[in-house]
Amino acid sequence: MSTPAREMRREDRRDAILDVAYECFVADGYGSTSMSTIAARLGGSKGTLYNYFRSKEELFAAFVRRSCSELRHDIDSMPPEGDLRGRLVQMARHLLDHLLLPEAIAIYRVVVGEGERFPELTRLFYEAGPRAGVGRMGEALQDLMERGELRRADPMLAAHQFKDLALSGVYNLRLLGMIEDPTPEERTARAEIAVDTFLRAYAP
Amino acid sequence: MSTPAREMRREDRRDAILDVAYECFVADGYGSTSMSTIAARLGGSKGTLYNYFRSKEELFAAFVRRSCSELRHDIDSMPPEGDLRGRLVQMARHLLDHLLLPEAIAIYRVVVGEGERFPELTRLFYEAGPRAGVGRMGEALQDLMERGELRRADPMLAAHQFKDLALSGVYNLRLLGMIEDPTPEERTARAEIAVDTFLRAYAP
DNA sequence: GTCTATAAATGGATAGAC
DNA sequence: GTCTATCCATTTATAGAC
Repeated sequence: MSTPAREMRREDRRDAILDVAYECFVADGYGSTSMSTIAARLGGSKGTLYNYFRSKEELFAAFVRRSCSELRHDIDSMPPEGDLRGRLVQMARHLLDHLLLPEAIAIYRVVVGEGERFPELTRLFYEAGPRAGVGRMGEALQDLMERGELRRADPMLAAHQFKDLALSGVYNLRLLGMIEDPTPEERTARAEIAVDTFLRAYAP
Repeated sequence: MSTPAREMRREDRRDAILDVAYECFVADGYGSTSMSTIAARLGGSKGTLYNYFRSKEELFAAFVRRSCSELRHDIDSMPPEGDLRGRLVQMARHLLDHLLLPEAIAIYRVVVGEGERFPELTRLFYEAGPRAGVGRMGEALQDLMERGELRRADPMLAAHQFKDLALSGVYNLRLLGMIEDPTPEERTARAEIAVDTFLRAYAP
């Protein structure tokens, strides 16, 4: 084995710490979370925390990094089928599902709130999240434009507009905690509404 | 006079404290800002702070409240003139100018970041900011629909889409600190692009 | 590696002189 | 009303027993 049992257990412990850190940072933010609280919830001691992370800042950075890599991993896969409208609705629905995940909302909240103090983490999140997502969407739309299914236009601009139409009236309210998580039916309805508007603007 | 000089000076002092609190909370968030820091930057003592605000939480609440009332005040006035497209462009441009104000971005960041712990302040911000703004936009669009200048549709839905198209590709990047404040020329260009897309979707 | 105990500094909040 | 000084809890981080 390339990873001995010893190191395996160490990785597990590290993950357990990050799990607790996730809960704490998401609930209270960076400044209002203490290492003591994390240690207590972990059922361990602060000494152990500092054995795995050299400082609170480093633990916070590790928490953001892990959340970002999970975002990136989750964004993969999705081959839409059917007619044009049906495929776009699938894409919008996928976008909604992805960006409204409680974990995605939570990390966005933390990164925005703490962005002034941790700009490099904000950039990391941006690359893994919004940038990757819109980039993928842009490629898909460019493909549709080249095949004549959509009017020719700037694919990245269209991708941004597609994303913002899909999230219109939901995402920011969810970010502020002003609405509950939309039901599957509501998501589909919103995806269809967004696509209808988008198609009116981008039909050939 | 209804406000004696004594009370006037007290109000000024209170405002000065809130000015400093604004800088601190915006820069570091709630948890990472200390009353000691605020007192030091104020050039006063903590005792003075506690003479005006009973606790750190109360000071924070006062800071959010003041920011919200400034937002609401600033959102007033705007009678667009000219042809339909020109008027919509003015509205989009006004929206951009308003929501990209450094103070508006800053308070949004803080409210989002601290929303989990101060839900009532989040609601306050929501009522004063997004809700008031989109509401106003909805009324304007409804008016245009009734006069036959726009296709009939749900005015509030259209208002959300109008707002999100206007901010598309700018607001969230600005919120994350990934781009600089757009120049006036860029704002106008973005307003025009948004309106062109909107009009394709909502022309009669 | 993990714990207890503690150092050293700082947090929110208060008391009392002026 | 504002200051200095201070209380006491809590903070990050470390030392040393096991």
